[in-house]
Amino acid sequence: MRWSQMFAPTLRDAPNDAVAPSHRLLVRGGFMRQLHAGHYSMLPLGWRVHQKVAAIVREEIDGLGGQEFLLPTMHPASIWKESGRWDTMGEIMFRLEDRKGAETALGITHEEIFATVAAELTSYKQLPQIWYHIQTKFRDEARPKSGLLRVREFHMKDSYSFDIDDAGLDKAFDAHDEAYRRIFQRLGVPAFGVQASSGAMGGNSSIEFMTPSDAGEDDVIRCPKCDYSANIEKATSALSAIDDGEPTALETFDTPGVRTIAALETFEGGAAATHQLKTLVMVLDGTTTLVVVRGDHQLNTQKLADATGAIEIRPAEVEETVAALGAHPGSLGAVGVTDHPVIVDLALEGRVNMTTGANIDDKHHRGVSVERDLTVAQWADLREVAAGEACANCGTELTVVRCIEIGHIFKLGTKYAETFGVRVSDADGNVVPVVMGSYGIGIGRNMAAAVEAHHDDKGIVWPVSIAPYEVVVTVMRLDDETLAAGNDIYVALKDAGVDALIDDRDARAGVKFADAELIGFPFRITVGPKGLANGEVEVTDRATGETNAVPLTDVVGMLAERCNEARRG
RNA sequence: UCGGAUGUGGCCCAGUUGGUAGGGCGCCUGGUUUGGGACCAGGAGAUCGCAGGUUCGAGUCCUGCCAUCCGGACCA
Repeated sequence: MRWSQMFAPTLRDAPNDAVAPSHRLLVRGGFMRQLHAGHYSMLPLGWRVHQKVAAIVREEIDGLGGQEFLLPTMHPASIWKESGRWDTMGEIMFRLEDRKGAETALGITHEEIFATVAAELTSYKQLPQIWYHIQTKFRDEARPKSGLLRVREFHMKDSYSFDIDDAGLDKAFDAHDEAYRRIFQRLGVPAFGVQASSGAMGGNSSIEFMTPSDAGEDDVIRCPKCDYSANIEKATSALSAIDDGEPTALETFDTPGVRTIAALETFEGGAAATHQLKTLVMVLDGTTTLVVVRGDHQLNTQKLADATGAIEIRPAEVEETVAALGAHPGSLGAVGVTDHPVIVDLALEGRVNMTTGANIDDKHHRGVSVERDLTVAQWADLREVAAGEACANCGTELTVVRCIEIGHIFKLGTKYAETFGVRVSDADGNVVPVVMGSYGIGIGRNMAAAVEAHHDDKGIVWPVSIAPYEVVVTVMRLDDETLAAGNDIYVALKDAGVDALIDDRDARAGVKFADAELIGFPFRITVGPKGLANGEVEVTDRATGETNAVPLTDVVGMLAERCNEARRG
């Protein structure tokens, strides 16, 4: 490519509304432009990177024996109703009507669609299968943000495994786990796996892949000593034992003006937060529910969703709370409540002599034995782990790391197979549902994650494996001799299999250098009259900033070798 | 969806007590330059987010709406 003909509109200033480094740099570098919130136009440079990321993903999934498909992105409502996700997906799914008034949806993921195709599997002899496509997904995110990190329209590689039994699924799952780690390695995106909530996907286990970044949206609990790492939506920790003494009788006492856990801690006759019950009134799919955690603990709503299967969860309004319990927030409790479900955090098992609101304004109970005095509908792990708590495996203090979720793999089991009739005959002649897994990785998000991990104050520092071009030949003067020398190198690089670009623009050195650094080509060959007089050019490494004079005769071979080495990531 | 902020040429911004839009970058032409975002001269490019209203007169004041960003909620 000749830069003089390339459409790569670089900007000296980042758009005012771009904040995340990857967002700012991808726009400034002329990789993409925003159309509207959560939708980006890929410009030639951006699309090249995107395609290189996709190619690496494709290679690795093909390496697993994956077969590439392309399924539609517009789906009939009926198929989503069959799986039940027409309702459970809520507002995340774009829904529209066609001219006949038929309900349709834009695909947020493709379990249902692949399952309809898989219904034609008939025999265990056809298994295992790994099917995938790289297709546009649409998600009506409440708040798109940070450039490509959270968008409403994006490309995802989603693969699906079909096995005769759980052992087969485990194998496919582990194979994807390994393939994903290789993918991130090749993309130059630092990654680690964490235990995760399966959310609306269903299924019994899942691993999320994370890369640490301030631009991320997920908090991950990590143990600095052992291997433990989990999404905060799933993480657990060890709590030190608390001596409650002997159970005493339930007693009500006056607490005028006390409205908070903290206030009750300092109130005469009150109790430490660790000896209080925090009662949260939540509405779960329309049912007013009491959720009880320890006074100093926070509720994690995803844990509550996972434990109850509820789809829509919100805190109750004050009026709803008063109507349900007869008191205002600050004096609420679950003692004696039987007309609303009470869900209690596991950390409260066996606790006695606790203090909690009495459902009468300005009154509290003390001497509460959780199991004696509460009608517990469900025990569940609901509390959010905090930094500094002890690792459940080894006791080391846990840390919280902000991360970007760059991939997610799920064991689905037979849920979709049963719904869509994906059944095969097994070796004994029984007809059995196929066991499925699903595995997703966002292409654009990984592109952005690579930028988050590889940039400096001048711009992007692309890994060779996904750079829009591996080498830019910067021609310093447009006189015949210099241009010809640059062009010879450029052509020879291409012949040697290097993805090269020649900067033949009529621009000053500073402009060319600044653009090359902003866009982030891994290598720059500077061709100028001074060097040519000595039969030399300069090679600059974007990552280190190092510049070396290299004889004209060696430069192509040297860069071909360096790119080849680096290309595998 | 809640809270906050912001909407003025492609990008970054200024615009006073209301008086008919300005600078920088970028772009075009000419000249001079040429190894780190040059300089000089000339030029093109704007329904000031949209719709109402107040006013002799609105980028500026009022009302409504829309959009975008940030934080939260949400998020396979």
